Amino acid sequence: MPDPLDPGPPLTAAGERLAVAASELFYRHGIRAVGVDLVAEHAGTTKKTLYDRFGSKDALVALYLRRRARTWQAFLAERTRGDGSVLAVFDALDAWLVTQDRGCAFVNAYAEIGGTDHPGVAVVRAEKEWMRELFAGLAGDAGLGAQLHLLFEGATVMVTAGGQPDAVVRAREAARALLGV
Amino acid sequence: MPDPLDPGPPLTAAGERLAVAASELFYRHGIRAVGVDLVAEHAGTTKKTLYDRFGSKDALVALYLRRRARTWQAFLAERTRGDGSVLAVFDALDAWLVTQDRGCAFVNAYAEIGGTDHPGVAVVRAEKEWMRELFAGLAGDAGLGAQLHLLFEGATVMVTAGGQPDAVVRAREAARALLGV
DNA sequence: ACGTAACCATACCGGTCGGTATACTCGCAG
DNA sequence: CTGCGAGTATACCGACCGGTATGGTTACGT
Repeated sequence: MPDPLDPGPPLTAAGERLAVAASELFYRHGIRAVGVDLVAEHAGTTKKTLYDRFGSKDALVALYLRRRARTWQAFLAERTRGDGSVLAVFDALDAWLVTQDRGCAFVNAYAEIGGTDHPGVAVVRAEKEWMRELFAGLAGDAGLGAQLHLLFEGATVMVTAGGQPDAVVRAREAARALLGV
Repeated sequence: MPDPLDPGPPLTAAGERLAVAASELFYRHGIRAVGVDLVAEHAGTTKKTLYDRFGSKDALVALYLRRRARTWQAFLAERTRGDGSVLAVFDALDAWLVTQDRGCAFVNAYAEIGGTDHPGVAVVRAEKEWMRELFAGLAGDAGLGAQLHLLFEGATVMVTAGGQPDAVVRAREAARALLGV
């Protein structure tokens, strides 16, 4: 089966502008709150081009999530370069959330499309699976990795929905305790 | 200031039916996905009555969240009666999520209304604050309580958006480790 | 008997939704 | 020269959005 996180081949010029506009708008305001007209307008193009390139709003939403996953993974790789430790992942999250004030795009998207057959659901699942396996690999233990991942997800939620900026620091402390270091 | 989680005085008969219908529909399908016409229809009443009772959709959404908080707190109190331990809270969450397959209503709502001046935002914040203080009280330590709360929130996310039913069990294991029991 | 709160029924408002249709221009490869 | 993919521009579709207006029917307390 194909990788649900693969962002696919390069886009045309207007297609790329549409994807960028969709990412910004969907993340900031939510999926249902943003209409295709608004996306096309922000991209400086038309609804016709949007449907020529992507076929449907659902497909554009799925692409938004795939590109979002790639962006986060690239940020994480750069921030943890030369420091493949669990704690470095929490430091990366702290830095990430400074500029991403609407929290986890995948959790937010799932709040709107969960329980449906929307093509974005598989992307959300795949991204969470990817993170859990990342922690399992770093911890060298699947069970411990899953526990560390829960701290990671909980911290993301509490920084945004909970309005508690120190949640990542608390998560890092708990991770240290679980790791016994 | 008034308690953001106070569900207010009892409602009239049709008002109560509207609140019940709103809870079910908003939780299952999301806030923007459900129109006021649909809520009124499910309640067996009319849009006119909805606006006579609540004044706006936003106010109805805020009430939905306040009632949801009360329902969860009542469930938790009943499940942990006679066992005021941290681990009992995780057991209660496990039982709760069996019937609540769309995850945390407050996280989901924040995904749609976060970053706005929607009256529901304060309710979301208050509910998360309430849970964090519950854990702080049970653990007898604010810092440790915050850490346990992160496991709680992370588990809720991973059971639903992550599709991992054993996340609560993992969270409970991690909580035991953090508590040193 | 009277006022009033609650409720039902229906119609309407301007605006936006996702999606389609028509018609055109441009650059490029065969 | 021709065909085609890409893009622009505009108009349109039925459906639905949150919210308002009008009018009438119960039931109850004073």
